[in-house]
Amino acid sequence: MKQNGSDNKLISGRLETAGVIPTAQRIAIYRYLLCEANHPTAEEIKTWADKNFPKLSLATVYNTLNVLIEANLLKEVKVPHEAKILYDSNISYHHHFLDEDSGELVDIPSELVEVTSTLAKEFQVHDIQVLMRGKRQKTRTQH
Amino acid sequence: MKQNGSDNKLISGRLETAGVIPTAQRIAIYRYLLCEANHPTAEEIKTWADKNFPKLSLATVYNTLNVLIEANLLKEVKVPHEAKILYDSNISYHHHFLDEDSGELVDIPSELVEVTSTLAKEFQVHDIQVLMRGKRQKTRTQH
DNA sequence: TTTTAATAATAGAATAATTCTAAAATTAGA
DNA sequence: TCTAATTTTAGAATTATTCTATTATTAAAA
Ligand SMILES: [Mn+2]
Ligand SMILES: [Mn+2]
Ligand SMILES: [Zn+2]
Ligand SMILES: [Zn+2]
Repeated sequence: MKQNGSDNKLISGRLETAGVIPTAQRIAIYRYLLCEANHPTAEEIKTWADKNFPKLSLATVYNTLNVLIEANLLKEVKVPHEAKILYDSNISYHHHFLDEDSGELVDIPSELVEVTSTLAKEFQVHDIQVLMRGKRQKTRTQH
Repeated sequence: MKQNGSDNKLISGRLETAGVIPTAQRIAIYRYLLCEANHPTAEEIKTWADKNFPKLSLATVYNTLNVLIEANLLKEVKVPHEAKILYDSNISYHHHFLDEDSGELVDIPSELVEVTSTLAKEFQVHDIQVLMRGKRQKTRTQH
């Protein structure tokens, strides 16, 4: 999952399809979001870039994130415990589990969660976001 | 719902029960949250205070909000479209509907929403937050 | 190829929300 | 009252993000 080479054409293609000019910086950031990171902050992306893509500026991190959001390739997530915005490269409909111990945000496929609501009909719901909070049981090793 | 007088002993009592010294500023802010406002921002509280409680400082708004949160009399809510934190005086378990037109956040009693999840058993869920987004149908006047 | 125009990247300044600091005011108990 | 603890306050500091103005890169036109 850390190999840079072969992914790049694919990622470049996705950017073009979405109407985004695939610059080196955008490809690098989008690949990091898709292949390496899990709901990172802008700061985490910058830290990664400092190691892997020298000279990439913080302004470009934010510019790129906003371009990707505008192109519907990325979504923002705001979580209770964290002041910073998290960026989510999973744009399919899904929910989240927030691990209270580690702070990690885990994707939950929408198929695993069923939401039934009986609101007054004046409420026309277009989207439902479920955030589950809790702890992850340390998996006991089978012997 | 705008009358100041009679609520105050009750509110003062609630603060004391929660271990919070009921100062005039705290009573005023907490009453505004309970009786007048709907998920206000700190800025909205300050604007209200400027009209109704002269000399109350912005620092006191934030201090008081954080004291109330610490005392479990208030909860923070972060919504997608808004950079500022919203403060929720409804501390019972409930969900939210975000009106995409007005930006208004509406409380949804938990009884109206059923969430069923089939996560792997390693996920121990302690809390579920549901945010529904959509539009509110203008109620057609009956004649 | 050059030339040109459009777009993107960059450093650093600016903004906006919230927190911190240090001093003055208030409160509650001795 | 006196005292100690707590709260309020103004303004400075911090933090995340956006903006600005300049330079660099890209893509299209000549
Ligand atoms: Mn992260
Ligand atoms: Mn509000
Ligand atoms: Zn996600
Ligand atoms: Zn609420």
